[in-house]
Parts: sequence; structure tokens; C-alpha cells
Amino acid sequence: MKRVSIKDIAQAVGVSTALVSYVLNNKEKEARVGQKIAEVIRLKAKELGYQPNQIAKSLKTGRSQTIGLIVADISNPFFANIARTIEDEAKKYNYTVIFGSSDEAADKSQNLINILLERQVDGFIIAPTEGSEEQIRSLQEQHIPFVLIDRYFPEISTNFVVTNNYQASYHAVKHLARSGRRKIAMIAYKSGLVHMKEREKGYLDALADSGMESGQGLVKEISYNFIQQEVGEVMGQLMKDHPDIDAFFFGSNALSMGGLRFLNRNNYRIPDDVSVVCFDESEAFDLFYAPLTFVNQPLLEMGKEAIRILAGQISDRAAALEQVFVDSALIVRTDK
Amino acid sequence: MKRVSIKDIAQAVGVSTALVSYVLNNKEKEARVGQKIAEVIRLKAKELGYQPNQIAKSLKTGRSQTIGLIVADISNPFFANIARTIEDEAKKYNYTVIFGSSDEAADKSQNLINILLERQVDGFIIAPTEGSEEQIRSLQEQHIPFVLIDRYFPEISTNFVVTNNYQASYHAVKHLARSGRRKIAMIAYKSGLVHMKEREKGYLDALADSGMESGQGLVKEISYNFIQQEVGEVMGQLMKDHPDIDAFFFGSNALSMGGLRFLNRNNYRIPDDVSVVCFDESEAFDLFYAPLTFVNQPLLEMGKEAIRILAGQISDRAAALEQVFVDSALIVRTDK
DNA sequence: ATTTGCGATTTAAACGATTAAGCCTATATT
DNA sequence: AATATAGGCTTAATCGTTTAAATCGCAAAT
Repeated sequence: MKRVSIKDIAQAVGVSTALVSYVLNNKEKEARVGQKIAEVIRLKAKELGYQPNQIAKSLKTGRSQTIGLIVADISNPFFANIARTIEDEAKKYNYTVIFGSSDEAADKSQNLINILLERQVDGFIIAPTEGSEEQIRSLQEQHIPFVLIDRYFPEISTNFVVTNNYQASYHAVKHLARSGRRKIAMIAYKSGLVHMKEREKGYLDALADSGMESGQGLVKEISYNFIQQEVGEVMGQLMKDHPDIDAFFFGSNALSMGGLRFLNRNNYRIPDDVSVVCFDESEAFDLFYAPLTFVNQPLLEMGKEAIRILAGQISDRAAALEQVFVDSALIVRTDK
Repeated sequence: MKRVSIKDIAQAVGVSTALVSYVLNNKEKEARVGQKIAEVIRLKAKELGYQPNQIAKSLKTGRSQTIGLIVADISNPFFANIARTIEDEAKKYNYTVIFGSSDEAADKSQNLINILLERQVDGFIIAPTEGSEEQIRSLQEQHIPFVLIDRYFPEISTNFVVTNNYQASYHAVKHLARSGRRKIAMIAYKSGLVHMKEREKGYLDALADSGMESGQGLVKEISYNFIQQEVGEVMGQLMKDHPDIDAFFFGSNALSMGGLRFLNRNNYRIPDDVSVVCFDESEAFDLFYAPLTFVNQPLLEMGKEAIRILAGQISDRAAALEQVFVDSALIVRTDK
């Protein structure tokens, strides 16, 4: 029950494998293949149910038509949605995607990169973890095409597609200020990565520009691995130290979930006791008793851009770097 | 800047590629390779930063160490979570996973299968769509290892890992009955697939066993592609026709989300106006004002089993079929 | 009549590995 | 001394493709 190869077709038709290859790759013109024999070959291929062996093809051509997608966690809705857009876009360019979750750990990320390199992926789309700078540099040195997504390293010039974290945060917090909040806390997660730093900076600057006291003591950072536990403790402490906090800005979807859960459990009413703005969307917001304002990231656009840039780099390694900042919109929800 | 191959190592050390291959694959014993030269080879490989070319390896061995995962939609939290467990489990068996979303469409599913076959995946894990029976049969005829997940076809004997849909539904609805609900409606989605049929059957039987009138008129089916629109219309109509409905049983996570949104929008209070039980979990439930009872599917176990079975089939194509029903538990939430 | 050119096809090397089989040499066995 | 055995290594075929180069008629041009 061997699969049928180009050789089988060649034998069945009585020609060389070269001819079959030319025809099946639509290179008849360039290779000057006869019209009638081309038809015969095509027919026979269909008849035998030929399916090209992409592995053999890859070995010969040096292109696997595969891209590696490395995210923090595919089960996180943000990344799952990104993955979906990337899947769809990749298909348009005839790429297939292999994914892996790094859990924000540099060693896992390195491990994934290695595995994917061994599989000869043509390029990567990576949401880089903290401490993965060297991995990224190494990809560059090896001239492996890649596009960073969601985060990037300012000190390394690479392709990337990220949201305008600073502005988005700034506007989000400004919105809270404008609606009369005077003591706004932020829950971020502990990370040296710019995306989080920028969100914090946007928050701080918005406070300053709104004539509020510095938010330094009001930004709390949570460890990625213990979000659900820590967020409660941290917010509890915050509220104890600053009973006059009247708003929270959550820096990611997971933080929002944890934070809102805490507020529910402790019977803080939104927006009467505290207002809330979340960075990133969640379908859970729809079920919340209060309308929630959030920063909406254009996932589809991010996926599209990432693939477009990556495809460009793959087909032309000398292509210019592209650094795309997409605009996230603040979706203001006040009434039902 | 070519990548280094086994040939480069062989040349650098001054031996044949065969020797290098034996050493790097830890076949020194069987191949009686000398101790010292083995060390030299290993060192040189490290020094040159050798990374095996899995593509070449695959071509020769006929094993790609890759599995194809086909789900309805990777952005759906249920499948995203499944994907994560499968990723982790697959890694333990040294497999890498390529995924694709079928959108419950048989043609897309077929297309994905073809693409993955061309890529020589060693096996599949598939959440089959309605109407994909022939595709599944065809895989069988080609002796391609696969495991169905979440759904299966009773008339085709295949490996599968599914939850005990009937029982889970039955218990869920029984629970509603026991807590005093007398008119329970179910929102399902339109599908000939057994998983949904079984959920409906469990619902109907639970009603009958609880001495309620037949639920026939109270099961409504929604098209997969228009869940969010239709669910509102359908539930609105239901409530109009049967103002005495006092509970809803939602057949999937997407249906639950849509349904709860509808109830919120129309100011039905839970559980005072109507009670609700959802099939499948959602992190959104945590933010809902009322505690929600739901059917919890053991995703980790499902992923583990699927990979275990698949790996078994790959290494021994004559392995016996395995049909696993995992137990979903009803998580009853009454108080905060 | 010879060359040129062109269309149609084949040849064969290559991609990077794996692996059965063969070839030495040196030591052990009889 | 002759033979067997084992250890250490190489040879070469192979996996299924792609593709540059070679080949081969045959008609047109000189």
C-alpha cells in the first residue's frame, strides 16, 4: 500500500520522471513539454491519486513551506486568536504552521526554536519571551527570516508587529481620569519586555498629565506563573494601603480575569466602588454585570501583517526590515 | 552561510558520513564505533553547531515525527486548550504538531487532510466535521494512523477519545430537575454528529425520567456559523411560546456564551427567572454574577489519551483499536 | 548536403540523511 | 599455522523530488 510517487506515474505513462515533475509543477512551458503527453500525465496522476511528497520536495528545494509560530501559550485566548489569523493568512501564501508554547520561559523558547529549525521551517513568527535576546540575535546571524509579534526588543533591529502599547495605555488611563477617577492603580505583570513597560509608562504619563500624584506606588507587578494566586493578594494589599483607589487598569487579559474575579469576590461594585479598564479583550466581558471598557487589539491585522512581512523576507532575504505598530482602539462601554 | 551537515562533520573529522550518523544517533554499540573517534565526532558536531535536518531524516526513514491536529477552530477555547495539552503530550513522544481549523466544513477538513498528508504527517488527531465520514474511511484504507477526538462516527470503527456526552447531559439535566425546575429547554447546535445528538438524548431522557412532559419542542438547534445571531432569535421565540420555561441547558461553550448574553440583555435573572447549566467550561463563568453549573470535560486526559493511542498506532499499525470514553463531571455551583 | 535550430524528452546529479553489506586488521581459537 | 571472530570503519544504495545539461529527431535555412 505504498503511496504513489512521481516514478509510478512515469512508469505507468512510459516517460521519465522529469517530465512528470515538469507537468505536475506547471512548468510545461519552460520545459517545452508536449501538449498531449502533458494531458496524459495529468490524467494518470489523478487516476492514481498522486499526492506530492512535500518532504522530498523540501529536501530538494530547501523550502519546507512551513512556518514556526512560537507564542507564550496557545491556550491563552489572545494567542489562540492570533494563531487562527496566522493559520488563515499563512494558507493564502501556501504555508503550513507548526506551533509551540514557550510559557514565557527562555529555555523553552530556545528548545522550540531548535526543534523547528531542525524541521527546516522557512521562517518564524515569535512572541519573544524575556531573556530571549540571544536567541533572536542568533536567528539573525543565521539569516533566518522571522517576525516578532506582540513584543519586540528595542535594542535589536528586527521585523515586528506590535500594538501601540504606550498610546493605548495612555488613552485608557486618560479615559478613566476624564470620567472623574482620581486614584487609579495598575496591575501589570513582572516582565522586562517593552510591551509591558510601555503599558506602564502610558499609565504613569497619563496620571501625570491628568494632574494626579505619581502612580509609582500604585503599579503592581505579578509573576506570570502565578497570576491567579498573586493578583488577589496584591490587590488586597493595594486596597488596604490605599482605600481611596477608585479605578484599576489591568495590563493583560489574564490579569483582567484575575482582577475582576478578585473584585467580585470582595464585593467591590463596578463602576460604583471602582472603575475598570482592561488591556485586551475577552469574551468574558460580555457576561460581566457591568459594561467594561477595554483596549481592543486588531488581531486580524497583526496576523496579516506578520505573515505578509515574513513571506516577504523569505522570498527576498535582503528585503528591508519592517516595524509595524498597529493601532489598538479603546472600546468604551458605559451603558448596556 | 550553509547549515552544517553530517558531511561537514565527516570531512572535518576525516571519517565517513556513516560513522557520524551512527554516533549522532547513539547507535555506536550496534555499529561498533570506536570510543575515541565517537567522542571526537560528538565534539566536532557541537563545535560546528550541527543541527540534524529532520526533513532529510524523514525522507529516508519515512517518519516525519509530526502529527496533524485538525479541530473546528483553534481560536475556540475548548480546542485551544485541547491543542495545548496535545502539544505538551506530543513533545513527550518527540512529535511536533501542525494544526488546522476546519470550521466544521467537510471540504476544509478534506483540504487540511490533503495538505497534511503531503507533509507526511505520521498520524492525525481529528475532531471530525459532519459529512467527513468518507475522509475518515479513506484514511483507514490508506492505513494512516489517526484518533478522533470530541466526536466520532458510531458506524465506523476507529480509535477515538470522547466524553461521555449522554451521561454528562443526563446528569446535568437531572440536576436541574432535582433542584425543582419543571420546564427545561435545551439549546444545541444543528449537527448530525453524535456528540450533539447524545447530548440531546441525555437531555430528553432526563426529562422523561423526571416525569416532565417531552422536551421535543424545547430543544432548539442553531447553525454553527450563526450562533451569535440565531441564539437570540431562537431563545426569544422559545420564551414567547413557553413563558413558563424555568431553565436552559446549553450544549456547548459558544452556545452558552450566546445564551447567557441573551439572558443578560433581556434581563432574565439567574437563577431566579431561569436556571442555567452549560456543557463545557468557560473562564467567562467566573465573572458572571451568578454561580454557573457546568459540565467539565477533562481536557488534559483527553489530550493525553489521544496522543498515547496515536503513538501506539504509529509504532504498531496492527495495534488494537482503542475507544475511550472519558468522564465529564458536573461542577455544581450554587453559592459564591 | 550540411548546418542550425527547435521542440520534446531523457539523463543524472543533487538535497541530507540512514543503513545493510563489505572490507580490513588484529587478535583469539583450534 | 590456519582459520574464525570481533572490532572499526567505508561503500554505496536509497528515500522522492527538482532541474541543469545532454540527447535526439526533424524541419528549416544556407
